Amino acid sequence: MHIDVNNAFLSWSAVDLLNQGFGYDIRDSYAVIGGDEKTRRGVVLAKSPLAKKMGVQTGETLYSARKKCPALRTFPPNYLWYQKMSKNLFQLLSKYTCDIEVFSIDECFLDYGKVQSLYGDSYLFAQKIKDEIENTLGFTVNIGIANNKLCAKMASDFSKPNQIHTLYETEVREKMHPLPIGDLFGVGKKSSEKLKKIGIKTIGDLAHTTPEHLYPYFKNQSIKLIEMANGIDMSEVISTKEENKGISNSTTLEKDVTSKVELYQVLESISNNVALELRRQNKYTCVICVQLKDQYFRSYSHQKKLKNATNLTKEIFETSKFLLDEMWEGEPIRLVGIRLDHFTSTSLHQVSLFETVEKRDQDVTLERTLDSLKEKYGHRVIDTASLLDGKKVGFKKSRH
DNA sequence: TCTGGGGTCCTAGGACCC
DNA sequence: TCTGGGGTCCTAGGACCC
Repeated sequence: MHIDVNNAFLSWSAVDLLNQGFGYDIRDSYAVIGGDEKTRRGVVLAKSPLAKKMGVQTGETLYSARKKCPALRTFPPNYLWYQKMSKNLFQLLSKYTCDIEVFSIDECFLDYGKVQSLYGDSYLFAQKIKDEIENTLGFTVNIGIANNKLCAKMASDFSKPNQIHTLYETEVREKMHPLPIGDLFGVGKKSSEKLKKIGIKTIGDLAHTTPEHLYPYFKNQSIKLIEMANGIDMSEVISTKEENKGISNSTTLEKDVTSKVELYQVLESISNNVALELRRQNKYTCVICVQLKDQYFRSYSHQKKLKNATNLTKEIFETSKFLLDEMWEGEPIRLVGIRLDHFTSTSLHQVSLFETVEKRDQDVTLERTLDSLKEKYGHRVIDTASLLDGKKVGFKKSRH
């Protein structure tokens, strides 16, 4: 089964607002959850069914959404609340089985095969948990039932909200093959354009084509694509949540920046964020990647593999300054980000010729002390003096 | 007041090695 | 009697997802 919250951010904000005595349910109005336009984050994060009916799409600018739907009201996101609702949902489901794979903040897969003998017919079970979620948590979900994850995921998307759909092997031809090619999970804008060009317009068209036909355009992905179109997927429901492969933090600046001093300040603040999260996970990183977006939305990045894994803000900051210097040519910058990759659980530090063991130990102790101060008194309690001028960036999430 | 942020996976080219 | 082949690692970028 694939369980998917309907219009998650909007539904969850609706629950939050109703709890606070807000006058009406925003799910039944022309409403979206949207970022702050003043800080250039003005995009649609979630939309109500009525807003959708007016053509409003997730990811588009609020400016454009209002043009389509003048009655639109926008509400700010409340990520802490969303995390709480997400946790509540997964806890409710965990009562029935531990075979749950959390796929995103508002989606999961549940391996019903292993507990079917306990709870009986899958459709009736889906109805039961769907109602329980609505009655106890106050929002609706869609549930897809199938013999594999791909088909369950496709099924939960069929018609919304508050629906249960099945997509067994015998139903793939009838329920999935007529859909436009872009509806297939994993086929985005670029791939569906390429496929349409070679005459493949529906999922059924893809299901009945040959690997040879696709190969010039999709190379080694060809067979996988055809399998997916035929509803074939052998992947397992993995409940033992794997560790993160990477940590990233990026921020869109309030104004395009051309000053190196300012970019350094932003980098330092972001280094703080990612390093703090890295240490929280007891990890060390081997790869640091700095990502920029210029005024024309051109994105580019440079990365560096470290000789020694690290979790020190100072070292991450130093490397990210090096990477910025390497790629930045003075163009106005809209977004700055850092991504950490390739983690290890030990640092195995090889002290360089110009650094003493004592000096590095001091750095480690210093950062550990800063962490515990922040843990105890909050993130704003202490920072490097160079950040006092600059505005605090990023860091919205708190996983504590 | 125009265009978010956090992820995963894949590819292709160059360096380097045997 | 011009210039292999296979492999790994590193880097940059792209596609796609929520």
